[in-house]
Amino acid sequence: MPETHLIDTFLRKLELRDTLTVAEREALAACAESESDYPAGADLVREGDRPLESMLVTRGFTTRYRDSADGNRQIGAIHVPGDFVDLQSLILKHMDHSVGALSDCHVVKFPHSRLTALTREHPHLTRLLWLMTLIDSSIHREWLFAAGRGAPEQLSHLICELYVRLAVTDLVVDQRFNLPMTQVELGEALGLSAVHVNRTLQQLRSEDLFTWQGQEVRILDWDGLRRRAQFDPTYLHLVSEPR
Amino acid sequence: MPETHLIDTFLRKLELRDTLTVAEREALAACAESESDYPAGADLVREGDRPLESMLVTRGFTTRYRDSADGNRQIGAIHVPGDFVDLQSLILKHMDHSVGALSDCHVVKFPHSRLTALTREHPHLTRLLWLMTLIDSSIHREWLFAAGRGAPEQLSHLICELYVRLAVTDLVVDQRFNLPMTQVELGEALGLSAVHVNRTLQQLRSEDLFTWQGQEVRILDWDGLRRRAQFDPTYLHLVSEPR
DNA sequence: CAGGTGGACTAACATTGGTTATTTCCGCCT
DNA sequence: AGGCGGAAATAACCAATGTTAGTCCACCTG
Repeated sequence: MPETHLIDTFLRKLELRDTLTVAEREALAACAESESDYPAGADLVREGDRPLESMLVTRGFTTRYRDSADGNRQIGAIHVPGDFVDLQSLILKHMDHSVGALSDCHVVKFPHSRLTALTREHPHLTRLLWLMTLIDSSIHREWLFAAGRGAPEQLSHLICELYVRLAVTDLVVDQRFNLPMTQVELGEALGLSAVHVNRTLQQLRSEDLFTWQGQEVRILDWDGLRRRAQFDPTYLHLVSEPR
Repeated sequence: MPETHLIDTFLRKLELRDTLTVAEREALAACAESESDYPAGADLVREGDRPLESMLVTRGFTTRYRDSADGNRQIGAIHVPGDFVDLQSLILKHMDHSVGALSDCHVVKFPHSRLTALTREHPHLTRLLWLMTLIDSSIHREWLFAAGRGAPEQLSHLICELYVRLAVTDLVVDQRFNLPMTQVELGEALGLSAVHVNRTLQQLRSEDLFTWQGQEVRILDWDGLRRRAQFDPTYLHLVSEPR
């Protein structure tokens, strides 16, 4: 059984939204069955799969994506360490998209049989797992709303989102974080061509809002960036509520 | 208490995905508390609200939308009769977007207190409610994936989706259905200008895939339309599975 | 019946973003 | 040190979509 500290980041994310009892923490930890590693570029699950377990990424970045008929890849979400990448397959059963590793990843696996049993005994914890899938949904909605705006808004919005989501883990230090994405992948996520991503990055660079060297993003002017992106973190639901 | 037949369409949607026991049907019906009407153009819930009940639309079409800073409205989803429009607020608590009526609507309201009690006593029904919110999520993802493609693909994809979703109600007759949206609203949903929606409609009309007169859409060539839209209904999860 | 309104449609022009091809840069391997 | 390969950057040109500014028509209302 995986060491329990591996799921600490996920538990912290839950506890930002509501309080957990000791019994709930233990019940959840007891659902973890195994671990594995995936190299950058590998698929964790594929469209069409019927997973029998859900995966929590403890290290590395992943994307939800689909390859379209004309050979293009469209990325629909980015997951950071401490996120479940396919918790929804517990309920939906059938994968309507794939999940791929952006960097080398370490994951902990939770068999659906155990999670289903959990939903019978822990209604409150069930609502919190439901919550986490709804936050994913909320992020999708936000991306949709952002898709209407221009490329610079969209790109800076993505930086804002990742900054806030990583800030609740220990992966932002001194306004800097690692983001293992190429400009091509960024384009796939924003629905833009790689060339236009490059153009847009140049433009944003000239506005001194952030830097992006190698894989390191550094926020220079958070308020300016937020304004540029029209970023309002409400949709991340980073608020503790009795649920 | 609202008459139980009002929620029949919703129950049918659940039963397309899994079997319900009589007790579950009754427990759900018992959660309905009140009804009300909204005229076209009214908001059912607004961004920032903290609803104490969730609404099931029994008649009429609604949208999830947000007004952006520059005065534009972006529509993120369309709901048809028999859909819960804000079931997610049971868990998320805080509305990060608004829901507006596209046409005159009749809704049945389910207090969160009763639904929360339901989650304590009916884990299987809880998973089915969870499922319905995940299908919304899946639709969001699909719209994101579609956003990368061109305008004609996107527009025909929307027609396909609504056709399939309405077909499971009794609102499609003889390949025809009513769609109470203007070209402006269509543009808000697709992230296109109204002018471009018009251009795109003309183009699709010339391909004889469907007609759209007044508010009536009529499918002329379903296979052709599906191909044009690269439409694959998998993401609607219209499959019965033990969940 | 006249006037007003909202929605569909059109045209001309401006802008954004896509495509293709080439070059530069930089880390890494031998 | 040399060379290879992936990613970033650049340039020129092209296609898709947005903007503005209308017209036209059906329907409603006074």
